[in-house]
Amino acid sequence: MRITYKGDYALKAILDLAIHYHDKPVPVRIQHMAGRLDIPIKFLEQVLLELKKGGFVESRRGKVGGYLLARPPSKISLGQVVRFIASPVEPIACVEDGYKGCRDIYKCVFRDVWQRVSAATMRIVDGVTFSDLLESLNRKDKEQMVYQI
Amino acid sequence: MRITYKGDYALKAILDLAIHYHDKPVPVRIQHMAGRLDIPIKFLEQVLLELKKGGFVESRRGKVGGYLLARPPSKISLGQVVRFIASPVEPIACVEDGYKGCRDIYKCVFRDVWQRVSAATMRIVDGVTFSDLLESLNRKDKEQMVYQI
DNA sequence: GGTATACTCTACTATTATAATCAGGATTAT
DNA sequence: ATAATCCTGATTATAATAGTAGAGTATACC
Repeated sequence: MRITYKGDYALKAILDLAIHYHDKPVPVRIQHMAGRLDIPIKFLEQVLLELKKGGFVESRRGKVGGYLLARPPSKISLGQVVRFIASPVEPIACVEDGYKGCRDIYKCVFRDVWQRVSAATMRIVDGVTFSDLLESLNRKDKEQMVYQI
Repeated sequence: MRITYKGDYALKAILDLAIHYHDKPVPVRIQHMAGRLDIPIKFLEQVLLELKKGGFVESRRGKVGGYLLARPPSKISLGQVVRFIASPVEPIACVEDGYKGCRDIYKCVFRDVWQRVSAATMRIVDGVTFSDLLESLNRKDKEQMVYQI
């Protein structure tokens, strides 16, 4: 698995929406989010559009438009998002149908290992929701406050 | 973690050397290995040179030259090689010193998760040696033989 | 010694993936 | 209307990856 910048941005965008997710959802403007995360606006637009296609976020157009989380942070796991944005461990061809590497004399003995790695990875990220991340964020904020006093 | 083609070739090259590792090591020629693995010769040359720098293989020049495993397959773990050839999970900047993403308002809450993923991954690959892979290779060969009868 | 046969080294090129940018168009609250 | 927002598609820039080329160096063997 590998997280690109785009994927990193996507995760942070969802976290940002999670932070601004209250019972009465208020749309978050791309511009503001881009400022907070220090991401080029036009790039963040693309990222959010993809997240919308993935069903993670919703949007409102017009004057008071913006983006909203499609469901509560506790209902979005890191795993769901990671499956959507991250690349697999192995080189692409290795998971394709009929890849030479899988019928050659070495028969992809490595593949068993990669699958175990993927499974372990997914078990971890499936166990973390965005409300968990909010918690650990708050905890870190508090720690930092203590340090600053 | 991500395995590129080059990394995939490196792993298969070591496996090939492991297969040809007998008590009296006989050097394996690049040309032959490239044929077996269906890898461009000149590219495999580069791969093997890097593996040599990494201390995984040794080489003999001249008429009866070729490559040899630097130590027995049981003494080479997948983890050792993977650490040498694979990229980390996170986008590079995220592990760099002073990356903005780690001092911004979200303080890299994801990083804890990535570190857990890396740890789990390493635990798996550290537990597999190339003699383990040889075994599973033989097992697969046997299975296939049964199927063919 | 000469020579064939291997590995060694450095540079280059092509392709693809990633990151970012640009120019508009569509929608909606006021 | 209009201003603020998201939406769409094309385009460019940069870097990583994959592959190629060619001259050089060591070694076994005759």
